[in-house]
Amino acid sequence: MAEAPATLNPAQLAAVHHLDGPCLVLAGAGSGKTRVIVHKIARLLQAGLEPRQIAAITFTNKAAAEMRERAKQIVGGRAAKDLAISTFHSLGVRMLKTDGSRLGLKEQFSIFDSDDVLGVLREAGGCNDNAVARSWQWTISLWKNQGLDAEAAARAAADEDQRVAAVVMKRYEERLAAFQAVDFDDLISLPLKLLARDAEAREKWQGTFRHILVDEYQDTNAVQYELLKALVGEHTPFTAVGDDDQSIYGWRGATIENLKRLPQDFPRLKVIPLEQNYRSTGNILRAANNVIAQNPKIYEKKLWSEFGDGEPVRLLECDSEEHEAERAVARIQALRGADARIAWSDFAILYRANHQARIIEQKLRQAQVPYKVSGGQSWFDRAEIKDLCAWLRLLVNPDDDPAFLRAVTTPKRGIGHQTLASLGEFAGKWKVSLFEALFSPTLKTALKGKAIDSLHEFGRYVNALEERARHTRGGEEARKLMLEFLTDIGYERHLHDGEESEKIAASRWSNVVDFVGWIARRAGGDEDRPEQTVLEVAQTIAVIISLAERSEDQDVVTLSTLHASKGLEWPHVVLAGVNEGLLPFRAGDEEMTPERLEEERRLMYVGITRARRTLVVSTLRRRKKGRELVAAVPSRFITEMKLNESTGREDPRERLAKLRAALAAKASAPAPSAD
DNA sequence: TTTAACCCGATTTTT
DNA sequence: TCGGGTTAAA
Repeated sequence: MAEAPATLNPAQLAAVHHLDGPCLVLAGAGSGKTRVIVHKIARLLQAGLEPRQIAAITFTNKAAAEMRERAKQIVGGRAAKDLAISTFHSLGVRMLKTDGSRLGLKEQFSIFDSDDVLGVLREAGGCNDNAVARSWQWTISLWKNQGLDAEAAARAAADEDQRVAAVVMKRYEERLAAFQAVDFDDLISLPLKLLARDAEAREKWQGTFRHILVDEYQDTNAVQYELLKALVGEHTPFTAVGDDDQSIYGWRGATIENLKRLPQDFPRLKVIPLEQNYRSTGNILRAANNVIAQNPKIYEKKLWSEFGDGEPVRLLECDSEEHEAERAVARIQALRGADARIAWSDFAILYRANHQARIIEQKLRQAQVPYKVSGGQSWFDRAEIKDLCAWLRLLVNPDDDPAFLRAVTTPKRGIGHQTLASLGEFAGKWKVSLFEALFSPTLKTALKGKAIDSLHEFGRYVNALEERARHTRGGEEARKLMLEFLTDIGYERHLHDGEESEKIAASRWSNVVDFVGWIARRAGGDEDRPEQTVLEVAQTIAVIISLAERSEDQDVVTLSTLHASKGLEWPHVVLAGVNEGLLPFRAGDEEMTPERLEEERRLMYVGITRARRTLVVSTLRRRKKGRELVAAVPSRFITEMKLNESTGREDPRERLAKLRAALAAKASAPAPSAD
């Protein structure tokens, strides 16, 4: 975190003290917005609000956890614990848990992750091609983010592909309802539906919060904005904190329309720009401002800082991706070699697309530089963890068919896909879940006795386990139950049977053990959370899944996409592959709309403003195409930074050429050195 | 006809 | 790295 001054600056103070009406804080990069949010929470408590009456909404679990941590430092643990700090999605879960029944959702519903959704879509659309199913998933999600249901989508469908997607969407929605399941988009749209339709619920929820703060407001989509409006109603004051210049998620439904509409929807809106930056040097901010000045503005805003100019922003022109990676690594080593106080973790290399990381990783490994790639595969995506999650989900909601299918076949227990297909057919005919079908007395019309016996045994075991999970509370108890369960189903043996290598099996098992420890810790509670039963932990699993991630405090270089870098900062940053086609990105023959270009420019702006002290912008003169190198065009954003106005561009080759020329000149006749 | 090896190309990501 | 698509061999 940048060195924050002891007091708030005037703009920050204004934002903190505007308590009574709607407020939009335009928080430029590095302008201390989290501080503002946290201080405002403290101010609201001081004004007499209860912690539970203050909601702070973020986009990621990580941001929510950080905010709670920061709040704790200022308002103390007791108050911080009761604050309603959560993501949009977990707030949605909370609303659906308490009032979902008013929409016909039973209390123990399942939340489908994107793999589950993909599976349902393949089935609903009768298509085994993952690419097709994924494009449906994508289209449907965007529709849902715009607040369209299947019928509205059918009307909005613009081409044949979209018409098909709309048909699939209808079938998909039917299946979700049958499974008593919701997807991530539903976690926003269903609570909105609840508030829109049900006056009693609306009144209750509008009375729940007396101030709502929304972080990263520029990332909200249409439905999230509607939910916010429904929650604040006519009277609840709120604070939206965001930066139109850092809106980089338009492609997944975020819309800066929400920023434009805010003053219209709330005429009393107080707009407060935070322009003082506490992160970067003057040279870095100047480059950032120059780039973003090319975009049309909704609100005027220009960052400045009290730090000096600092090092000039450097431009590196490289001969190939390989060369670029080598030079980035060399720069890191050189800086670190020159100053022992500089840590590996002071560096980040940022790029547009994940695959760019590959070659950089290779060079870092060669140079023995420790690194981490942000946004790598999550621990929770591993097959063994998903297996166990499927079991837990099944305990929470036996009607969760995807979870049922995974659990019933993991480990293998003599129930093959013949049996499951017949069971599925039977369940479909009677419109019940697989689990329900399994206990039906008429099942014997569809299946052989032996298969039924196996199914019954499985079903009874699940029921017994559910009973125990419901009553097992606390860390140690939870651990015991989980390990016993794993022995019961023979999971460790299953891992060893399935793997070709003992080593892999052992590492999978150790993941499983970690997972059990993780469950136990959550069941055990701590000063922030009460003890929970295993079943309660299980229900929240889909939502909290990204919390347990990496330990932050390793001394390693960070590799990250520009998107994943938003909100983070490093003393020394390298932007790699700043070329036309990549940044701004252009896919083949698609034309670049002004809106697209503007979002790419904001991405560049985000990249530049991650740097505190030094920034290197690296571009390729050639890049690999097939077997040969073809010419590459440096990004237009490089020109837009206007580096040469205040600083010289720095190309070692050119410098070398100049040096040679100077030496040659010196040798013949003494000349004034041009440095 | 089926399978395995290999090569190529790649938006961006959270819940 | 990862997955899809192509090609070569059985």
